[in-house]
Amino acid sequence: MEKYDVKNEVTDKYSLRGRVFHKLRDDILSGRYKEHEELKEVAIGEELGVSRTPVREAFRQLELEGLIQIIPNKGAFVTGITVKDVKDIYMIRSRLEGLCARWATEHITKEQMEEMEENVYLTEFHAKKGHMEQIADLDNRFHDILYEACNSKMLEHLLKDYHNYVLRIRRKTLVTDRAMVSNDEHRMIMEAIRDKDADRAEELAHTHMINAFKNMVQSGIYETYQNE
Amino acid sequence: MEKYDVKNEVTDKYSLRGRVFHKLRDDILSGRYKEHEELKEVAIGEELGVSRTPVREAFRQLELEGLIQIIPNKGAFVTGITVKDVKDIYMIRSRLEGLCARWATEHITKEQMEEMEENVYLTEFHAKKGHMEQIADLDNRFHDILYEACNSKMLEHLLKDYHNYVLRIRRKTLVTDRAMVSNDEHRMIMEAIRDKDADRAEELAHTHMINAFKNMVQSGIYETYQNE
DNA sequence: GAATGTACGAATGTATACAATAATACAGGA
DNA sequence: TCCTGTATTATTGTATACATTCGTACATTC
Repeated sequence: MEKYDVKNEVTDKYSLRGRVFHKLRDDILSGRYKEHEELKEVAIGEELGVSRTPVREAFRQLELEGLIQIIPNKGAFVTGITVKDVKDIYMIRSRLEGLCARWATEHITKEQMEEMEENVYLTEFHAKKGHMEQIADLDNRFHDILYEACNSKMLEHLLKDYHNYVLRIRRKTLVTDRAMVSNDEHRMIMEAIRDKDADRAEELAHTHMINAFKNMVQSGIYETYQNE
Repeated sequence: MEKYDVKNEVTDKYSLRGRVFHKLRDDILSGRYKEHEELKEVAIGEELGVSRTPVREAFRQLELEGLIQIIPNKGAFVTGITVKDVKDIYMIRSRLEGLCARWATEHITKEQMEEMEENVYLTEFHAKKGHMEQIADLDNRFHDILYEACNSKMLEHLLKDYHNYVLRIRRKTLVTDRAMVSNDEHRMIMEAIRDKDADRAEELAHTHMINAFKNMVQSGIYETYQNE
């Protein structure tokens, strides 16, 4: 069925709404628009050279992604993520990543398994060299492979949503010495999946997420969001 | 913050988009529109006496809820739920309802606790009388109370989404003698929460969802969806 | 007869004009 | 001074006209 792929591949490339959607999404995730900042239909339309209609529809999709909040007759505002939201998401994700790892153990393909192994080894290389940019990309990719390997469009979509949602703050937190530890955890998950040990894979993926959250709290970056 | 409440209470009452959204949502959930049926903007606009614009925006929201799928330049189609989707959702929900019950144990208010107890006793009454309509409503309400009591807007919203998503088929499946058993499970969950036993509450809520799914499979109603 | 091209129709995509709403500033009175 | 009501303006909500795309049917060609 590929329901989400249809939306992402076709809509986003060829329609104005899709382009506006992607532009705004990137700008929000990259921090160009701050929390609680208002997005005005005409201003954005003019900036991108389109009318209000595709902007409005992009807004609905951004609301869908949880990136903005639309208040009727008032405006669209960049969603504020509270400390509690982040914590909740990590707790939710920890359960779901566990489930995902379990299903991945049962359904992963040879190609996915190989990419996952490659990912772990590559990350180790870059971690030694201190290439933070590549490490972050590889980390994202590791989880994407896991999501795709679970063979559940429902779960994959859900986890990717949450992943995007916390990306705004998460991208800063791996820039610590957790990169190495995190990759060790990835390796253990990978090995559990390779050994077809679903219970272990689930437990490890679950713990991995909890650890990532603990690290985020410790790192302190996260505290800048506490004003809510 | 009440982000979702704002949307539901204000938008839906006063805006055409909200009214269209609700009308279509009810019609899809009630089965007036079959799976894969195409929804045409003009036709629905004429039927409800509004222009295409609010209809289009309602479509985006319905897509958000997972009730329709929009294919660019082609149309909006009522989402087909595959057997696998339903199974995946129940497995996902089973984990999340467990987490929800855990959090509810920690955060439930006195009022919520009382409504939950009342719900269980009322359900027992109606189950003995065979009032299927009321039983279904009370069952929905029981879970809504649980979602609200967990004190997490993120999790509450997610679980309500999934609840709606499977409502189309679930409403038929409680019309078996599981009503009584289901309520017994509700009672045990309620008691665990009342006793502040988070581990037990989580385990029971988890199992409750698995059982509901098993029952659905056994009941056979669910098989009509296997053609995909 | 099958395949391909083309034209037409119907539906969605987009732009824009108009209506309704909400926020703001300001004037008037207690 | 503070409160209140009103007018103004900016912004979103809705309707509609126009542009584009897609599917179908029919014709043409091999």
